[in-house]
Amino acid sequence: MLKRYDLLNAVEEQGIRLTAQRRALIETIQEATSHLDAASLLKLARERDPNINRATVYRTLELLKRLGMIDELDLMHLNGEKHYYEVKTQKDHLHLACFDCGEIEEFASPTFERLKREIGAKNAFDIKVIRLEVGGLCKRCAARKKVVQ
Amino acid sequence: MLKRYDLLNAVEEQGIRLTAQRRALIETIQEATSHLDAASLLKLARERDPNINRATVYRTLELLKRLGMIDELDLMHLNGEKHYYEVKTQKDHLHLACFDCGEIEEFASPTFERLKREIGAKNAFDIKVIRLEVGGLCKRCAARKKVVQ
DNA sequence: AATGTATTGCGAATGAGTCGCAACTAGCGC
DNA sequence: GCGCTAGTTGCGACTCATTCGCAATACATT
Repeated sequence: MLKRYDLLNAVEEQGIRLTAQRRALIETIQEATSHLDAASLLKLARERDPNINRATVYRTLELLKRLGMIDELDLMHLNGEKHYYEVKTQKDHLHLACFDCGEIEEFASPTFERLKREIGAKNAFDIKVIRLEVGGLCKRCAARKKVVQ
Repeated sequence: MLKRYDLLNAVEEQGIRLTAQRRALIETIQEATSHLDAASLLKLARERDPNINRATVYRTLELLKRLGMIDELDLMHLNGEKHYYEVKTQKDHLHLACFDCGEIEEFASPTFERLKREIGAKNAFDIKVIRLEVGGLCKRCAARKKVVQ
């Protein structure tokens, strides 16, 4: 897996007030093994500290986004309009979402890095966030479909 | 500008019922010079045919999306959570959204095409939709910020 | 022109995300 | 340890994009 930033430390270093709620939320995101949406994050974080409100979840996500510590994803709206969050990794990567089985694959590549450099160079664009999402059929589902037809 | 597909013909060829509403909506999308969200599309389409309902807009967008004739964009949620739509072009392209002035630049590049081929090859992923969005500062706004600081 | 079926309009419902405001608390200086 | 205060939280109501059920309508085929 790609190396993730250590959120709790990073937040502390920024001199940001660490409340019990923020701690629980940040730990939950950090340790999550899948992409969390706001509602799932709330549910999981409440196992650490039952005293967390929905609004605080959104405010904390907003904070971490602004600090560039997490990325916001749509994952091709496979399950409605909500957003998903993940701790930023040291290399940007793209997400492949399978329309059939719903699996999400991640993928980093030098070509992606090269494309980013190109955007910066050709358009003189100062990239803050980049989001590359792909929807389609994963290997297994594509193979299964071929057999069926 | 990148070459767009001819929606009206394409829809007709698919043997899809062409109602007055669909015609007005499709013509509006086709001739739009900027990225439209559902509400703007409704407003513009009503100038052609006042007899269009919001629900029909969403249903038509859904149809065109399913047929792979339009792409859905977030444009980095620069203006709330709504989606934007554009007629699919013959080459995929990415969108650069400026957080400061809100301008959207489009950008096609052989490196992007190469990345797509790589995804197909390395992951054996059958790409149906691809969406690359970048948020940051455009040339002008980046320059302006430097001066101010 | 009549028919059958896909499409539409309407208005209510959904669901993610936001907001205003009063109550609370982290972390500072004492 | 104690008090202070600015920043944070909980609450509940709100917004706004999008969806839905169902009766009425209209395309396109005969």
